[in-house]
Amino acid sequence: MTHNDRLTKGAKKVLEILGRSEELTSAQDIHSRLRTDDERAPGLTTVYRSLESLVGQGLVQAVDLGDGERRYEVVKPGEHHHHLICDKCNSSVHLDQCLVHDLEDAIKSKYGFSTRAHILEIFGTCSDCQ
Amino acid sequence: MTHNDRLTKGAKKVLEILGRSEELTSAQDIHSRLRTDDERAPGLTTVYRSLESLVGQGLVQAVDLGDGERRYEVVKPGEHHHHLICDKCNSSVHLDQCLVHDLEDAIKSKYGFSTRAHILEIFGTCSDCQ
DNA sequence: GGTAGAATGAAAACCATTATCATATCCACC
DNA sequence: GGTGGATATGATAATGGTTTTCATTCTACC
Repeated sequence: MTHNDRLTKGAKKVLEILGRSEELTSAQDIHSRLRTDDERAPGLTTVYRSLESLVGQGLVQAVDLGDGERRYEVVKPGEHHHHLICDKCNSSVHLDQCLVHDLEDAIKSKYGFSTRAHILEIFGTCSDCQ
Repeated sequence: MTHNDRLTKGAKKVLEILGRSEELTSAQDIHSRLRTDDERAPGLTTVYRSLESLVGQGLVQAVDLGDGERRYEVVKPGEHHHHLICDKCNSSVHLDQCLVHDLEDAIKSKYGFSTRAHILEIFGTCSDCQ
């Protein structure tokens, strides 16, 4: 019925953890949370493989903050969004709109460049931490 | 007279290599190019340290393409810019204007978030490779 | 049931980057 | 000039997230 049929057991558990997470979550975080709930939960290798599959299916997006540790979060299938990441409290606010999307036409006409993907993350201080 | 007075020998050589580079260049690339010219050139450790210093001084910017290998390029002191990176030929075109800068005020008023830094890189197909 | 292909796990390999620590070099000051 | 303390450098080892490897376990289908 749904795309879930395509998910392995491991991937379903990974998706479930991600679905409950408020914040961006690393593979290792996912793994240790799974193992906290159930010591027979998927191993780290499976977590990585599941994430790769979920990202490939457009159900999860990987976020690279440039600190050597990739984070993940659930997205609406095929969509993506960017973040305002607070240096002080590490919270991340979703931008409700992709700032790059609107510029794609302008980039195409100015540079003849067809965009396929992009990275955009903004760091600073959130309203609570001002 | 100039900021160059603050640069160590190693950093000067690194900066020279970067200055001659058309493309984004990794630390390891810089190192092997240095060693090609002169087998007594700075070691990899010094290259990394020099890059850290140059980035700190605003003379070089680090670019993270999310592939686990940081690249570097010379910038006008204190400035930065973003790229259109072609998936096919790996060329990178500089955007002549920072797309995020213009949005900082809007982000501040909408989210109360003060921006400090950001990552933005755009991937796709360049005009030559269309 | 039996079997091929997929999924999984433990452990090892990878690899860019950092830390360590000993040596070489610089430079201010006498 | 010399000299001593700070700075720079280099070889090597360590780090740590991610990938590979390969053997084992599941699962779907005939």
